[in-house]
Amino acid sequence: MASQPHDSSRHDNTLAVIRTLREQGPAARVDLGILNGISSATVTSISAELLQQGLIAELPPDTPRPSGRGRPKTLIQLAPEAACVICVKLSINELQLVVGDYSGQMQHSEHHSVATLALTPADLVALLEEKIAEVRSLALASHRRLVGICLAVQGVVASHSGTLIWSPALSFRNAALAPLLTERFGCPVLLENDANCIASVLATQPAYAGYPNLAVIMLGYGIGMSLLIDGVPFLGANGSAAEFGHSKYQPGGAQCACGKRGCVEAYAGDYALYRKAREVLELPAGDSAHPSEAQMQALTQLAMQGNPDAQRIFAEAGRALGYGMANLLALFNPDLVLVTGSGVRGYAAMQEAMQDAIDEALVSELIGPTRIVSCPWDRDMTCLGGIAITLQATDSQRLTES
Amino acid sequence: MASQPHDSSRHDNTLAVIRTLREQGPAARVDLGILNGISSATVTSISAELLQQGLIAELPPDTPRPSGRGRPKTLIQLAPEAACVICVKLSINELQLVVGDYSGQMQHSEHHSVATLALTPADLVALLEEKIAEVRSLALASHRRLVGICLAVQGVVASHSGTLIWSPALSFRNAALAPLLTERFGCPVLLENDANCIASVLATQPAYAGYPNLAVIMLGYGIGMSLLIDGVPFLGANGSAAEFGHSKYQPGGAQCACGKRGCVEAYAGDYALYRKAREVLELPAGDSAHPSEAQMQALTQLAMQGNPDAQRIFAEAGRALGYGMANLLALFNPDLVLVTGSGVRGYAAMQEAMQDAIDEALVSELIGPTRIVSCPWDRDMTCLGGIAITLQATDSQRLTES
DNA sequence: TGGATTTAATTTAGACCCTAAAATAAATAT
DNA sequence: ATATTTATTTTAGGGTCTAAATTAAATCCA
Repeated sequence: MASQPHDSSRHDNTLAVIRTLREQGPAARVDLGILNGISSATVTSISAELLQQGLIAELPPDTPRPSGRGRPKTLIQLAPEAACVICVKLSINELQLVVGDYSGQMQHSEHHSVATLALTPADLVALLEEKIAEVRSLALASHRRLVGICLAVQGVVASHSGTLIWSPALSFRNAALAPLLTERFGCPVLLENDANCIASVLATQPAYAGYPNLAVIMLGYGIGMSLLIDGVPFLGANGSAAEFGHSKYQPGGAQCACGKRGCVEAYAGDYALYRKAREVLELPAGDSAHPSEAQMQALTQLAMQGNPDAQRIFAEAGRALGYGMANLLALFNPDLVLVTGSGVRGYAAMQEAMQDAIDEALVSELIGPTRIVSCPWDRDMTCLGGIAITLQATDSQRLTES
Repeated sequence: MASQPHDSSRHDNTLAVIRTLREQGPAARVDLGILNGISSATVTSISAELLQQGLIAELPPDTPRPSGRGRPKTLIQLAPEAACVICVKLSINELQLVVGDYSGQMQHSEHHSVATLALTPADLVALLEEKIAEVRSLALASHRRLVGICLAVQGVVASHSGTLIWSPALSFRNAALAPLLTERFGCPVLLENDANCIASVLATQPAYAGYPNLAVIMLGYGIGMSLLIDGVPFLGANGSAAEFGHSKYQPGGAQCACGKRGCVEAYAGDYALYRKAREVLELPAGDSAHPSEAQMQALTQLAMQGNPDAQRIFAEAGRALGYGMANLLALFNPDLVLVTGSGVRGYAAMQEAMQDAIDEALVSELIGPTRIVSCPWDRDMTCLGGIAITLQATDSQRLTES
């Protein structure tokens, strides 16, 4: 007459406590209760279990406490050494590897220059295996158990099957990367879109919390997007992120890297801006189909300094972005649109034309209450997001299994 | 030492049982258990409560049973007389009122021709109050308790506040209709987008179930859309449906009813098709800015019969639709797109151009596994959906209160 | 210095809800 | 008539939560 715990409430509450600790840092049991709408008696019970499993630890009480009457709070925090995850970011000509501990903090980070477009599928897998093995030994040296690996890539991914469908960083398509790595390293491997990783981080920041429908647009070589509904990335049929960059501005318009014409990206992606600029401006030489950060900064400088040709190019990009945004607003009607990515460097030069385009495209009733703001770009954010997503996935998995 | 039932599982299970009965009709306790993943002991307990409240009834056992061994199933069903709801559909020049019983069946339906565009806000409210009062007395005559009213309208609605933001059927904007009617009739009044109503019905049909991300496009005078995620309408910041019709095909293009240019609707809405057609074809006279069903059928006939001018017009509309669809696929990546509404009459004449436009706009990786199919149009579907939504809302409310 | 007060964490007692198993019910098969 | 089968109800018990009571650990104040 026993029963399996078909009841999910303990499971949910445990996850909520862990998530709160990871997002907000050390907290007292009372506060964890209030924050998650459960009684502190329950938090006591949950934290006892987690302590016993070594996943959390009590903070020594000598920490500077907010003075006040009453028994002082005993803060609990995630035990960093309880586990670790590795996040690998694959972007054009670069590979970043980051090790994160169980509290979600970055433990180690390294960058490698790689001619990604020249890789074959086998090359890529070999490279990933080699580099991951290296950082894994680092992690294992400090007695941390590797519980998951995350591959964060630009492009279209089928996250459920772990297949990379298409990425601007690679010259091949449809590679089932995750299953191969799972087998090699014996732990779950997630394949995630880079925009989803960043959006997951941004959504937890106080400034952007409280917006149930959030769109994060990533400007860069290409243009990506993530749609978060109540903080969780919306994955369509593909299991991929939304492809804002390939929504249309002008049927039959400019040539896009995807092979089609008229995509927003073909006007506002780095390569598109640089391509146009080279026609009329003196700019640093180099692979202008894949402009470097230095090249893009040179171009952006020109626009900021008032060069009319450069300004015209950014304005046209802003207009394309604005029309894309108009479609996003009409179809998705988000509460907040965040514009970020390395391409925000040129946002100031695009913003006015973008806003004009939105006003030209949509009646105010359809623009609704949506706010559009830009947000500074941090190159480590992708991996931090990947780490957070992976930890959350493995926590959830562990609880459902046991 | 008592506790409020903060636990939601009974609540959820009760709603699930009611929903299953409403969608699938009479069912046995065992099957309700299997269908909803709960034990039949729990179903027994839940159905005992519902029987006691008079919300369900056991079917007399003399119904033709599927022969077989063992104790026969006792089917239970929702008690139609337990409650009723009224759904009012407001569309251009027409008002439909439907009474639905607790099982979700249509009890009564009536149509009224009304020059909706000539109404003032006060006129509209007076008209609604009068007509609703009429059908309410019908319902009350059969001893049914009116538990909710649904207003289903074309256009943009803020469903949380009950404000009609903008509708093509009306010449004014921003009317807080629901609060007024709530006060007048003393029951919850929901304001819903018509596409959401229809989509809610379609999503429960076996043929379209099992698609977690479903887009329903409504062709008609204007073009509406509803996005369902796991069967529930996605409401953005506005609380409104997605406005596919006003996504852009051609910046600076054809004049749209919304006041802007280049919207998909300005090419593929009834008024847009008829406007173009009148330039080159002999067609029935009448208010060609608001073509009647007869006028649209005449135009559609011409295209079906091979008239090249008519065919060209539909092809251009299909192309606009295709580009809009491309953006929908890029941004939302639904599993299934259903095209319906009165405008499906012309779907055959648009389909090829539409498909070509999608292929022209998007690489196959971004089209992904999405299927696009049309679906026959039934003018009562909106109200049936409104009734289902309202019953579900009032059931849920009742349970959370008690 | 020592109670009074305040706040945090834990323990206790009880309610709710679910499930598996047992019991009961109601049919068909032989 | 009895065995078998399937549905429903009853029973017993476990899990989880919460409110209240208790315990713990500090400050306040005389």
